[in-house]
Amino acid sequence: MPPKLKTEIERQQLRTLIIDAARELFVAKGVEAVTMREIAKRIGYSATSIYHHFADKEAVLRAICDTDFLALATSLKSILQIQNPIERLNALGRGYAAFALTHPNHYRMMFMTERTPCDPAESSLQQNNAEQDAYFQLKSVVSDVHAAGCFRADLHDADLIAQTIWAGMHGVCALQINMSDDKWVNWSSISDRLQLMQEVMMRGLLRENT
Amino acid sequence: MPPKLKTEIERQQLRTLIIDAARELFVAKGVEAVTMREIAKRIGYSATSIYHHFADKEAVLRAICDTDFLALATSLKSILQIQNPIERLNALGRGYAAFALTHPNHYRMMFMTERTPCDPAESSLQQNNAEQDAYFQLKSVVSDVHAAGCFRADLHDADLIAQTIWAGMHGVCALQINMSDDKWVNWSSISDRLQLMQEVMMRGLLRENT
DNA sequence: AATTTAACTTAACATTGTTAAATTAACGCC
DNA sequence: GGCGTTAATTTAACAATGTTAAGTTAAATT
Repeated sequence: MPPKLKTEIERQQLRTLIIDAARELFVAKGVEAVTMREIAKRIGYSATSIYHHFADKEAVLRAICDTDFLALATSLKSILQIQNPIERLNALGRGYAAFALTHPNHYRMMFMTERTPCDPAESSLQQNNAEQDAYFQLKSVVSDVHAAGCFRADLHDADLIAQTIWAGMHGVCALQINMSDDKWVNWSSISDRLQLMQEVMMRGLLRENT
Repeated sequence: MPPKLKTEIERQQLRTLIIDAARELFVAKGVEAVTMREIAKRIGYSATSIYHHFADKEAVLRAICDTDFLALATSLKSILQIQNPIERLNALGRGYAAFALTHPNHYRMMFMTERTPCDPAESSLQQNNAEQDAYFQLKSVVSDVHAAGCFRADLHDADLIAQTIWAGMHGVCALQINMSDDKWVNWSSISDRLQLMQEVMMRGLLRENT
């Protein structure tokens, strides 16, 4: 029996220990391999002890998602340095797709799997923090492009624009992750599909002369 | 014990009986409710008997997908009557989204869930049949628009164009189905998002003066 | 030192997909 | 019509899994 942890700090350390173990399992062998018993084995506790730190398995998976959301925002952070807002927007799209396609399992868990919705109040991440909130990163760049007067005249809602761009990139990535093995469709190369989606988005959203 | 079925016709009937029972369960209570035992109970057989007609549970789910793919194509069939190719393309997009959002569980299973890819050779559906193959429906309309000379000059690959349009609509629908409960994002209305995606797509793909 | 509190474990339950062995019905053959 | 073969079906069981209940043990408090 491992020593009992009482202070809040120690409890928090055990929480992250559990998350890390679960995440390792997930990265190595996929979601179906992350079982309560296997997590417990890795940290040297019994399976039921996890229930003292997380409500259920779903809560553990949600915690993994949180760290992945942070990883996504972190991977995009440097792009925000780009000066030209339109270039910045394009680079953000490419960076997003790169994350999705290099971590397909994570992306699937984050955006393609039924999951109890993450309430900002309970998340470990700070909403509207440019270092942690990838949606805020996108919306900021969209706002900058809007402020530079580059969007079509009838487009004003930054959320709507951001969500449409997100949907476009998500659509390409999600079909790639879930359907690219499907022989029914004669798939074009993923790079062509990403490229065309970005062109179409920009051409569809920006004014004529930009 | 039910009577034993020997002829090929009877075996096929039992197959569809199993699929129908599984589908009913799925429609009524979601995927997690469709268990081998529950399916069997509904058709009055034992659970293990299903394994004589399907390799495993995954095969049953794939069969449900097949009937759903057919349902999708059938629901879009009448749209193909529209004369103007661009109108036809837009209507197809709206029809696709309507299917996705009125049958979110089905859509999730068809396009958002890890599933052994459906091989055209083993499917009950006919590929390139305008009554059964929704991707062919889309690609046909795209080809018609191309033949009418409406696309941008540099766009020639009907598969690439079709997959991009699909990805755009899929992105909006998939985020709606999976993420619309998420409080992190200040979601615009789904109708606005669909509308803007279609406008962006058309504006991004079509020549200037169309 | 005694008591309380909570962390942790063991045992067990219920559900599920799946397989092995046993059973039973249908068919062909004499 | 009886009999053996074949295959459809069932019963029994296994193994894995999430989860709960009850018991145990260590730490904190008084």
